[in-house]
Amino acid sequence: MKDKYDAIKLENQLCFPLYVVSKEIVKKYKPFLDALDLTYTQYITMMVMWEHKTMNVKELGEYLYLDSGTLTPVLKKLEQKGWLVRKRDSKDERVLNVTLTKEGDELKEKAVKIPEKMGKCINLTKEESEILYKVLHKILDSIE
Amino acid sequence: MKDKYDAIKLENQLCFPLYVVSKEIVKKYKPFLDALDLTYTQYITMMVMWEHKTMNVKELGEYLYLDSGTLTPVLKKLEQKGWLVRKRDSKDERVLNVTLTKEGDELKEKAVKIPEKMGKCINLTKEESEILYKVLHKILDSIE
DNA sequence: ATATGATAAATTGAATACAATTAAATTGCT
DNA sequence: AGCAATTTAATTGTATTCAATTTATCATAT
Repeated sequence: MKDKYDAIKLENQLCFPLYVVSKEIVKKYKPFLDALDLTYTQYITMMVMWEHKTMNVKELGEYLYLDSGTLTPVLKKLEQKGWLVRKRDSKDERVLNVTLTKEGDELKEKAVKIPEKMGKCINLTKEESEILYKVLHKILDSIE
Repeated sequence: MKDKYDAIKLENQLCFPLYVVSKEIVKKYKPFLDALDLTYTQYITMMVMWEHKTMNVKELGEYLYLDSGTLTPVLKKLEQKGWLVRKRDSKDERVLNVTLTKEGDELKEKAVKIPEKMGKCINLTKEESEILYKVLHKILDSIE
């Protein structure tokens, strides 16, 4: 039963399930992140900070695919919570350096347990996970 | 070089590339959708409407994985543009029926050309697309 | 018939996200 | 040195999204 408009049927889209799955997984994170007083965006920001300790806004944006319009309020919130510090670079005042605090760093002890809990919600085989990972990164490469 | 905190490194996440790819693809749609005066959310809403002609808000929400908090303003916008009509169900006043207008229906003539244009931006093999589609739907099933 | 509970959509408030612009600082060029 | 162009964050405005609540309507059970 093909028709002329198959191409714009929802079930024939590839982007739509991507968009839905992304949203639904972020929702699944919520109870775990609530316990750490983090939103998903704050969580991925903290991931970069846990790994790098110090980053400026531009670098953070490159890692996270977010611009300053999104990051500025997120970073202000995280500073408010005492998990990082925002400070202009003395060598180049345009640059804002973000640095993890001791408290922010300690948060990773709780966070490190989240991925396993999430894994139980998703239920892919190792192969499926690897393929998904690979295809997503291929798309990302082809997009930029 | 494994360490205790590998699990919370950004590059080891599966959700993060999903989230990024979803966002980046929606951005890729923008120029094509701008030409039709549609946002992505309006576009997927219209897809359901093009296929079904009439739907109530709850049904739409089930197809799109969106609730009335998101849909109400989207539907009001689309009604403003004259592409659909919102009307309470006479049998059950709680229900709001949404119906495609002639102008709304005609819009699909332009929309039907979008998927091919988008396909050129993505560049997956047929196999990769099928696998991605399958894995995403598996995740969706396991999530609900 | 009426009270209770359930359902549908709308509303409110908070956070995300992006495009476009602005402000400030730096770099490059002559 | 001085001016134009570039770079970095922040700001503004619009749209999305969800959680939680509210309002209105309907269904059910006594």
